[in-house]
Amino acid sequence: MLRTNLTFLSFIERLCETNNESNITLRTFAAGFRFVKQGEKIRNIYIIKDGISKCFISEENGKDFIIEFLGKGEVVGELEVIKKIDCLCNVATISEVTAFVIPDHIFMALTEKNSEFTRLLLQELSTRIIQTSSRASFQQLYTLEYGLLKLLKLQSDEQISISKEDMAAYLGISVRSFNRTLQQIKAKNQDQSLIILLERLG
Amino acid sequence: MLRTNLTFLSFIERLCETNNESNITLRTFAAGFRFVKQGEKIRNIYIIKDGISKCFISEENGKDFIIEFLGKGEVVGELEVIKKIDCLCNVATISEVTAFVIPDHIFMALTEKNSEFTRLLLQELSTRIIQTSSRASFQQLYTLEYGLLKLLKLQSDEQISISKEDMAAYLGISVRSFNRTLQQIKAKNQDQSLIILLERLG
DNA sequence: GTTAAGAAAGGACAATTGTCCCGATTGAAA
DNA sequence: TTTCAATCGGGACAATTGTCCTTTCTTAAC
Repeated sequence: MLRTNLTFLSFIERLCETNNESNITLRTFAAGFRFVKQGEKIRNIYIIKDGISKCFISEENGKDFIIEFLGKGEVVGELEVIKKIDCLCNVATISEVTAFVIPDHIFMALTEKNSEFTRLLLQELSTRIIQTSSRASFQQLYTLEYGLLKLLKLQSDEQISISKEDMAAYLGISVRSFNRTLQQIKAKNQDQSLIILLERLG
Repeated sequence: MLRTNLTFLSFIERLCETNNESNITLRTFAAGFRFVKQGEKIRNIYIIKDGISKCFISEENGKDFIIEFLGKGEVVGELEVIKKIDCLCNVATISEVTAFVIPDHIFMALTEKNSEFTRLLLQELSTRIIQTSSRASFQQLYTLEYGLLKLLKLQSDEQISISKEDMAAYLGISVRSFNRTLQQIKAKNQDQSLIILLERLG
């Protein structure tokens, strides 16, 4: 649920070191800041160095769907640059986030000239397709209770804490359903590792 | 709903012509044949030259989810080769399908040495992420009736006809729900272009 | 034409989920 | 400490969806 790509991150860090006068910069955003806005143009891509963000689509009916939580090494905006389109998603920070900022033309040049970069990018895009497809299938075909249980376990494993609203948006359900299902899980849960997390969620 | 990539197809066709002794071959599969099996190893990638296939995940609870319908120019198996993993999905033909078959090592060599190929592949993978994410969001956040209506319109526009079972699997619902929702749409429909299709579906 | 078997459609009921709203809780200001 | 407002949780009901099973339709054999 929290996607990361440490290989990609260290590649970018090396690139910055060797390439001092490059146009790659670092920026820090406060928690809760929406640094990419759906529907707008984008001129930079971002690679998260630290912190957690959420990438989400706001539908016309007012509901939000969280595509993924993004951690270290995850890229934002590259699809839009590759396809030359406006932003598909919003991206907002959950914690404070520091990110490398790469102008679109530099990014495109990298995809054309740096074969290691391209290789890593193909890996990243492939992983994303795999995860997105698998999740879509899982969320459509299993019960909410099973899906939420899986989500809680992932959170527990990864030692992160996501708000209820965000978990509901990730599962594509209302907060009401989320709370209801949480009670069911609490009533049944035998898993020691989840008790702390369930306690925190009330 | 029927993804195609004519640019990619013509690139491969040109590649075959110029590169006669290459290891790229053509194969034809009868309708209904499952040519990629979830969980198995894969040694070739396929590029559809003609016909329609479906790419679907079979979940452990016995349900299937159709990731996408694949038409001309769509690639199958490249994620598995890039990530060196077993097949995530099944791929089965719906009509008779003719496909280019490219051995994994040839495919990988192309991604490393042919920058035009890599560029097209990045485009293809990006498109897929965009479509998969948008659809996941849409299907989670809108009503079934709205989703099915959209699906029917797409089918009508693209002049293709998909079985009820496949449409239900694409929407991630039971055939019972599909039928029920179809009746609701029929009762309300004002759209001339859908009448023929709705008639065919009974 | 009749019959039987299998497939498809739909009725009935149960389970799930969303919406609306009220009561409880929290936190800040007085 | 009290009070008020804002947020959060959950009850009640409606709508949606799945499961199970019966009915209807199709088709092939006689």
